[in-house]
Amino acid sequence: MSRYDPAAMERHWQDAWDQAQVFTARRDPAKPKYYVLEMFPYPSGRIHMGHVRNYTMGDVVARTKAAQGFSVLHPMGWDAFGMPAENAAMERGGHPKDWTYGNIADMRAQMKPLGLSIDWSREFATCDPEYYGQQQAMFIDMLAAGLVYRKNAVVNWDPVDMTVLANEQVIDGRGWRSNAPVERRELTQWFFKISDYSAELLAALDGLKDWPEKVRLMQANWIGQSRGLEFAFATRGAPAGFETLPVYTTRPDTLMGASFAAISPDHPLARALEAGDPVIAAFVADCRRVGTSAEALETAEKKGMDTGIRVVHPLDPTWELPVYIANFILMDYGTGAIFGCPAHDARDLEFARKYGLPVVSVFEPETAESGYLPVEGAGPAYVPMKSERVRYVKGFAGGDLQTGEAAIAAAIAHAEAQGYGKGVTNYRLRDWGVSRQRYWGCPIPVVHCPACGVVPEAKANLPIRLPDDVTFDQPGNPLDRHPTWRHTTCPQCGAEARRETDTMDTFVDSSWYFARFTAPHATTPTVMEDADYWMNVDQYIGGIEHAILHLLYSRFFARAMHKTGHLPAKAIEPFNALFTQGMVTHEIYRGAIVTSDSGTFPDNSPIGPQLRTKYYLPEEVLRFEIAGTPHAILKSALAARGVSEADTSAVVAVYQNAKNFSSLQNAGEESEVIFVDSSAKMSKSKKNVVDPMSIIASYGADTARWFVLSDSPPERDVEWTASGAEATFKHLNRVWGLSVRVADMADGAGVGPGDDDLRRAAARAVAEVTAGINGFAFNKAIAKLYEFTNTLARSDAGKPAMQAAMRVLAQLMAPMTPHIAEAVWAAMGGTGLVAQADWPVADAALLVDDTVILPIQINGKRRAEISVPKDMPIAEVEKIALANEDVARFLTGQPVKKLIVVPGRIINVVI
RNA sequence: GCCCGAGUGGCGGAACGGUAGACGCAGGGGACUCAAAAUCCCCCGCCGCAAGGUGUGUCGGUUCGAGUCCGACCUCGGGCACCA
Repeated sequence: MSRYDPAAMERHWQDAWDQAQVFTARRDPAKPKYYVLEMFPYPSGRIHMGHVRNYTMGDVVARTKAAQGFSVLHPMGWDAFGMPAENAAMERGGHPKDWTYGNIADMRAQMKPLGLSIDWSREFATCDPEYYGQQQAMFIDMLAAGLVYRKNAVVNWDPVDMTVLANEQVIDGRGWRSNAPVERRELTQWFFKISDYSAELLAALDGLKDWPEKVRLMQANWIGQSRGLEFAFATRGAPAGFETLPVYTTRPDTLMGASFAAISPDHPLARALEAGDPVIAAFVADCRRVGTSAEALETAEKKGMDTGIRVVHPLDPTWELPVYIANFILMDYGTGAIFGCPAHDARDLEFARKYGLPVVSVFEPETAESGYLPVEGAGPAYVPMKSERVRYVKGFAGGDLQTGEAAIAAAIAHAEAQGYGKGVTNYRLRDWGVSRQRYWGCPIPVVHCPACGVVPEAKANLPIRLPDDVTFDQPGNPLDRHPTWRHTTCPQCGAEARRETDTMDTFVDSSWYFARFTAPHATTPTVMEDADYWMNVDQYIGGIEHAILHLLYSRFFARAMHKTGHLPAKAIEPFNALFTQGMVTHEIYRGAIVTSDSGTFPDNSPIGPQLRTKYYLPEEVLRFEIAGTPHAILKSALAARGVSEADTSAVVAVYQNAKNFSSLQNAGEESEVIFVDSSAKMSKSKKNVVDPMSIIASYGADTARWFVLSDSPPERDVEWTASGAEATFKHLNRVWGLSVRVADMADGAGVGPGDDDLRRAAARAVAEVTAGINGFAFNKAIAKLYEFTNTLARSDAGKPAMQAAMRVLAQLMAPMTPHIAEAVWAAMGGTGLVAQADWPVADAALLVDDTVILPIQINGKRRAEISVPKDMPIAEVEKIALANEDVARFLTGQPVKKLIVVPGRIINVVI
């Protein structure tokens, strides 16, 4: 083989790895273990460049760790339940199961050519009954442990499709598929008690040192701890049972600024009032009609209704506040009731203005901090505080007016001392609703028995399998209308009973798959021995889009699995290190029609962004560089975009009837200018998708792998460019050509003049590439590989030294480009497979140079440099530095005030 | 609104407080070739013939020395958001 032929080469070495079973994970007590995991894919049917980047990064880690002597687990599976399969069945017919398994087969076939070091014997899909049956078993255990419960919850209900919709599926208050107005409906749903772990999930974030700070922050914000005061108002004129009204506030220091109380439309008191008052009933119904989506809430106007009930201020029995029902109060945070302090809360202010309520500042205006709402803007409603109230604000801390944290803490202390309230820690995190009225998910393994109530399935009956004979020709849950499936018997009393027809949220499936990989075919959810050996995941890699939900649910699940005996204690934080990789982007090409005489569109509107709506595929675009004076049309096109003429990358091509602008000489001639419209995540609608399969077909997997690692730091987005891929391919060709050249060298004299230099370069490359990989700086590791290759290409070392250096190159390249690395390794006389070779270790002695070059600065500006032996005493160095003629020239006889020598680094002369 | 993060050549990006721009792309020049492709060699922040000056979003500070540390600001990106 003399030409670089990736297709043949890659197939050959993949077969060799398979035969040697190199990637089979084995529990080996003699070795330390290393578990590398990339977030498993949804089987959409096609792999994309994002997958390539994600799995290549994991593969680099897995292959490096294996070479470094670890027993590596690097598995792959499929997050296979979910709506797209059902949507496909509804749109195109067929069965979700066939669609899913067909896609899995397709994607597996696309992934294999990438040469990933995956142990495919551990593969599973979450829609395998062997998997979801074990999930059902854990559900039953969690139910027994009190981690699962049922409650009524308000959901988005699509009345046409007859299903619950996620907030993201509600667009402008309508169902995304049916376009029907969404209703807020109260349904009985299953919940995981993740809120039991709010404090722990928050506190444990501190221990996740190898997680990105950003992700930890996002999770902390999501959990949303707050410290505040809970107290109860005494009510006047409320129905029986509502003698007090508990409220929660994070701003107890503003209690003296209260001007109203408000309750949620879903508050028990509101419900009680609604029963006897049609006006209130109508108002509450109106509030509920608004969806629960973020958009709906954002645009909704603040509305309230005075209930006529009054509450007594806890610190002033003569002071009464009105109680409103208000649409902006959430039932499931705090107590579902608040006191309103318009002077120090934007929402309360808006509400107070609308309903003419007083605005009372509890801080003297001249000492108000910028963080508080300006009272001046509050309008005529500003009410000065009574002197006894000022005394309260000042009084709770010995007379000094306090603000911020100190004031809040003092107010809580005051309330506790006086006995009217207590400090409470609240969390934003709510319990995880998992019921879905869908077919393609894991059936919830419970039975509704008329006699016994809700009864968990007997484990012997698991898995509760999804029936195959279902139809998608009508809306609603196919499980619900299946003729027989839901008819069953009660596992407890044996009477006729109804099976639960809801399935679990697909996030449940992905909350424990990492644990299942440690014993993927076991007849229990996990096997303690295996979990104990392989857990935790040492390195988890995936997209930042899973920073909150998936990772938080997994952290909860690991705790629940420990509590129910399915994971060891050490696995409650399942991911030791997390890396969130960036996306793969590509330029977007958009076209504009240009006429040669006017520089305007045919309708005479100036060339501008408003008409550039058509997207072009990369292959439809001819890159056109601006050389010399741009044509007038091009000038105006550029000007219209606000782009400098010097920026040659702004316009890439002329499409259709002109090859370039200079051919556009005839008046009235039309052409189409194509602009680069920034770079964005690859998507079909933007026509900027590059298919990994076509890249592998033209360049091979090694090129695709190298490129996605090379151009940008892994956590940042990388832009796929044709020229970059081409350049990578050329580089790999160069490496292969070098290998052929070295193999062809005459055997004769074994020693060359460059032997020592090459050995040093190899040692340096080992140190630097290893550091790059260990530090997740693959782009830097690759830069060092380029440098080492350049050194090799220019070396005049003898054959044995060249071969040895090339073997080092092969080893260092192997994690990134494993196929060509094997070929070079074999050609250079390496033993066995490079995939099984030990990682090279740099000889420390070769890493230190005997002489060092020291730059000399004068007053911080670099003026000269000297070369000195590395161990030369500082006094010597100083002498040589001052004797240097360039230094003398700049000193011009002035006395040296100070001389700083940083050994091995730099010299600074201060004059 | 609240909370984070980032600003370095034409581009992607390097740089324990110590020679700013490694490495790659794009660009320029040359060799080889009948020619082209491929390959190889050299140049490549900006101003300047040069000496040199200048330069890491802006302004200020600390330091012998600042892209890096501190303060203020500007711009862009991300997350959360009727959470009381």
